[in-house]
Amino acid sequence: MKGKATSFDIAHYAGVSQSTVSRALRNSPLVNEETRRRVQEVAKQLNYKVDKNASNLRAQQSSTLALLLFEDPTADESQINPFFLAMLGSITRACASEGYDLLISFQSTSADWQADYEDSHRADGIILLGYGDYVDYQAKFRSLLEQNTKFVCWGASVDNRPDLTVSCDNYGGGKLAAEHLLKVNRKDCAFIGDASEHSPEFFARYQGFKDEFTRHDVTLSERKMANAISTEESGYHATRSLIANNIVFNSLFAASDLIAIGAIRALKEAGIKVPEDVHVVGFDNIAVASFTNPPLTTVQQDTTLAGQMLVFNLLKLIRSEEVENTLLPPKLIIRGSSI
Amino acid sequence: MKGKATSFDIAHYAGVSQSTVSRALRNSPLVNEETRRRVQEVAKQLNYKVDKNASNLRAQQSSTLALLLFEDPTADESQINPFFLAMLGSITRACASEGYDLLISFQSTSADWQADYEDSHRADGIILLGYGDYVDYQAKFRSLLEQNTKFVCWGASVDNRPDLTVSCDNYGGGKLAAEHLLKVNRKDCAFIGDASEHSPEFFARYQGFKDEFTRHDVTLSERKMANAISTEESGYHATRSLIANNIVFNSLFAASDLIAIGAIRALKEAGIKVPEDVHVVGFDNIAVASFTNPPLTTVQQDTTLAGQMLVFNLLKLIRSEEVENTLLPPKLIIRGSSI
DNA sequence: TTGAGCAGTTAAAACGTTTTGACAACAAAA
DNA sequence: TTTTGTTGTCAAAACGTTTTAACTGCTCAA
Repeated sequence: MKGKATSFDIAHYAGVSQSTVSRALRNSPLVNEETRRRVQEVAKQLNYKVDKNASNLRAQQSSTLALLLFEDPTADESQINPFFLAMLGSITRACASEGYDLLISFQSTSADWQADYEDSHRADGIILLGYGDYVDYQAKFRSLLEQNTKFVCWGASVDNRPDLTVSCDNYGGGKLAAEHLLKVNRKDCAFIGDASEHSPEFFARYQGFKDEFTRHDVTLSERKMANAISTEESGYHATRSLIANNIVFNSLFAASDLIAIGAIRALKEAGIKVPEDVHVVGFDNIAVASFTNPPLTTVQQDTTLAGQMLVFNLLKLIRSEEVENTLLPPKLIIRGSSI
Repeated sequence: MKGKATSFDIAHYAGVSQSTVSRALRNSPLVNEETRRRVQEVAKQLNYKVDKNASNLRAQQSSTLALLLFEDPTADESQINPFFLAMLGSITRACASEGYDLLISFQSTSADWQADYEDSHRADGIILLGYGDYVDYQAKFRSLLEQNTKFVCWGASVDNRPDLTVSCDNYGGGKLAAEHLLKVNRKDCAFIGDASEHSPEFFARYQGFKDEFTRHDVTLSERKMANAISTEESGYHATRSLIANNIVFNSLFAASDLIAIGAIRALKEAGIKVPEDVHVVGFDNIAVASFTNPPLTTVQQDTTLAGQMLVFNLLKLIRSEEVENTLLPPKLIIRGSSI
């Protein structure tokens, strides 16, 4: 036998037609039990594997999903946000358990994303992952929808968003953080993040946080806010600028753990003690969070469940079943940075 | 236009034959400049994308590589070793820059890996990644080679290994760690890891470490060694058991950063101060390493370069070019845990 | 005795490319 | 004038499946 065995080879050795081989291998009820057994036996013997390209071409589907990971454009090229990496793991597993392959691709937000995976029949659907500037994306989303591309998006489910999303209850998470700081009586709080419509997830976190403070008749000062994207560096600089402007506070809510870690570094450098002088709360509960000094109090997002929901919802969409946006419950993890 | 445009549609609108379209789109020299322009124009207008399945089927190749990630069987299901995740990033980028797609799949070492990606024409080659028990794998490697599967492996290049490898100079890295501890005069050193042929990478690290000590007439005590796989938990327990047995030492070399982090936790818990009482050195330089308390001294592996070499070497193998095993230089990163 | 229904099988037609071999049209060489 | 070559194009043959439609034998009811 030269080259790889084809279904014709199996057919020949099993003494049946090629179409019967195809059916037998996929356990079609149209084929006799005894024949099926014989065919499968031969196939195994010849180490036959169905050619995915041929099979996909004929069946017009690929049993493959594509994961597009958007990185913050300014983030260090070599470092990927650990939060998304955690999600990657669970997405992979969920795909595998559903019998789908996963193609992955890192996109820089600046470049126009040729999400041509589906166009070129390489994937049946697309998962979009990243803290992105969704204002930028709206147009892209619409064009994807126009082309009838199946995709699901991780992130904030803003009211007028046309796409299917899975997201953490960022608003509720912000409330959890606020509740905690109020309970330990650290009401003079700074916020590091981006509370604009450009990053709706951070915005929602901030809203929830603020609303909970307001509910307790505490007003957050606009002056105690600084912009940052989700990197350690960015959190560091934002916090430094607050300190440099002589802004004082006794607690700090960071829109993500990476920001929080950068903030802690800036605080320490300025001789401000965590948690004695300033309590710090982050968001995400990335693996690093428990190893920082002090360990970081944070709002956990359930990445395992998130990955599963992304995959399951996308598959439903592909099968044209009913799907709805999914909101996952956050959970407060209290550690040394706020006690 | 219902459904997706095919090359026949383009042919029709451009007033040429389908075969000319195929050539024009791939910039074949066989087609006239003017015709090419016209065809590409039409293709763009109809948002035409070559069907990968059809093209792969015909061309008998897939422009896709598969990444198989082996996890330590006992590792927490939801947590993936951050070292491999870092590598994943650079592999993805390297693939993209070479025009290849990347399929990824997590394998548990126990299950027999049906590395049937290549068999089923889904990928042109395979990258194997993981701290694995290579004794177990030898047989698998040979069967892959027999089937003429193209694959490249991250890990120790043991002499009699039949496969193509890219690896860090683990032996040299071990020497670096030893050099450093000797320089700061912490000669009474414990080792946490697995110095058996089952994990040749850890073994090589230990060998380099020991040889450097020996070169300085210092003998390492067999009693001050404890077995661990590459998880925080495992490092924690191994270190606890040393302490429980009243074994004393003033420095500790861990075969990986995760192990080192677990070790630090165990030491602290026992009231042993790092670095005052015990200097700790790890291996990998994962992102967490700079955030531990104290920050971890470690031997860095260049994951960016490693990922690139894995991809480049695999592509060479696929193209039947000359390839050799690649050894990457490690680098010592000195941080608070050893000064 | 016919006809309908069923179970198992097959030949042949897709699927959308790439590539081979043939064939025009025209120019240059004999 | 015939030959030889060159350039561009095209029709048709792969690639290895899945699926449709057709065809056997059968059995069972009318």
